[in-house]
Parts: sequence; structure tokens; C-alpha cells
Amino acid sequence: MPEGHTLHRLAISHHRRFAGGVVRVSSPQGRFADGAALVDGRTLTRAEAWGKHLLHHYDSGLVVHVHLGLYGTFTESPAPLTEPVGQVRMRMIGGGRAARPYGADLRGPTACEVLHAPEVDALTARLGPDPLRPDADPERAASRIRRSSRSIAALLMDQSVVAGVGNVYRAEVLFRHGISPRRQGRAVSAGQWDELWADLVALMNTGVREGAIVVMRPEDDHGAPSYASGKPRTYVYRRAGEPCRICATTIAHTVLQGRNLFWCPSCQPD
DNA sequence: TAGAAATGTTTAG
DNA sequence: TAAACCTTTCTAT
Repeated sequence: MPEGHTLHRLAISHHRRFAGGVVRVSSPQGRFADGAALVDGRTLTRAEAWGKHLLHHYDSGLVVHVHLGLYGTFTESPAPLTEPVGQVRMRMIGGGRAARPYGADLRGPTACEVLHAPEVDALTARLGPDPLRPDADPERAASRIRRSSRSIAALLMDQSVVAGVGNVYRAEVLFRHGISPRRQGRAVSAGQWDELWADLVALMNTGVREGAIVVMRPEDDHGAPSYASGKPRTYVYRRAGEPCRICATTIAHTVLQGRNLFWCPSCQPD
């Protein structure tokens, strides 16, 4: 379930668990065996996230880059770890500065590789501002958006425009601001972009804190649980054919550039 | 037991 | 635009 908030939450956790100490890195599955050997036994100096990318910095200067893709997950548990269940691409065991060693298992990532500094620079250079990074400059995204004839829905998913936004946050933030996903970037006013950005910063930080996507305004929700059966409670995401929670209009659905897109035609008119 | 679906990205055509 | 890829989980048969 990885949008940017998931990766930032993992970075915080891994930093707390492992930074400042030696980490034993292995690949029970074998597919990351060569990479694991390059960093095994080194000290992890820092874990950080850029958009949906997770970086583990080691004292040798090497960096493990992880991208979870659609299905990747990390699980954590106190050491000693039990025998791996399923396909564990990378297993980390370390105690950081704490006394109690911890383990983390990575399954199903799109990317798990060792990078050198120039490759890390190239990676971060091609990402747009990340709402979860304090140093992010929303104007970089604004200048792309206001010159673009592409739809705002496509722009929000383009990681070189904004880093970390995924399908759920895209659908929900556009609903919250009454903006049609079909609107062209250049038809989004400067004020509207400022509001979208501020909302993304707030929503995604909530996501990091809660460990889940929470987008419903309390006044629209009356204490309903933010999650039901593993699925976030949303205004429009994965609610095609159901009534809008605000105006009861049927939620619309289409596939745009291979991704499911949901919106309320009445609350988000063209 | 088989099949579909999933909050993503890259590559091929 | 379509297909490929990584893996788990839930649903249907």
C-alpha cells in the first residue's frame, strides 16, 4: 500500500532502528545476494525517503535504494527473526544505538539495488518536490503545472512534477478542492495550486503519523472508522457507482494512462 | 485451486 | 497504449 507516506514512515522507522550501528544484510531469496554482500556488516548512517523511493545510506558511501512498486512491503520484528516466510528479497538485522536488535524483511519490491553517490544524485534530481520533505519547493511544481496542457490528474501522478503522490491521494485531494481531474494544468490558478499543495502536505503528514491514508473531513464523516477491511475510507477512490458522500451523485470512473481514476462529476465539474 | 486485483514504474511498440 | 514485472491476499468456482 505504498504512496509517499509509507516510504517516509519506513525511513523514520529504519533510521530509529538501525542508524548508528552495524547492520547484517542478506537476501534469503537470493535475488539481492550480490548487493547485500556489498553493504553487509557496514554501519547504517541514515535512512531517508524521496517521494516513493527509500534510501539506506551506509558508512562506506554506498546506498541501498528500494522502490516498493505496487506490492512491495517491509515487515519488522524484534530479533531473532524466524525463518523467512515467502520471498524475502532483503533481510536487515541491527540494533542501531539501542541495545535490542531488530529485523526488517523486504518482499516484492520493484527495485532493491546498491547505488553509488552519482546514481543517487541522478535519482533525486529527476523527482519533483516531495510534500513530505521540509525543504520541498512547491514553486518548482507550479511552474511545470501552469505551463502544461496535460490534465491535472496526469500531472499529480508524474513523479517529476510532484514526488510521492499516488492514486489515492490524487483522487482525494482533487475531490477535496472541487477540481475536475480533466482540468488542464494551465487552468489551475496559482491560488488553487497553493491550496492543493498545502493540503497534500497536511494529508500526507497525517498519513505518516497514522500509518494509513486518512482523507475524510470529520464533519463529513461523523466518527466513521477511517479504515474498513483494509481499505481506506475515501470520498471517491474505489467508489465507482456509489453515491457521493456530499451530493449523492454517482461517482464516476475511467482509466487514464493505465490507472484507475475516480471523481464526482457534480462536486468536480469540468 | 484458479484467478483477479492492487495505493507503481519501466520498456517496447 | 500495452505489456511486463515484482508478490500477496481475497474471491469465486
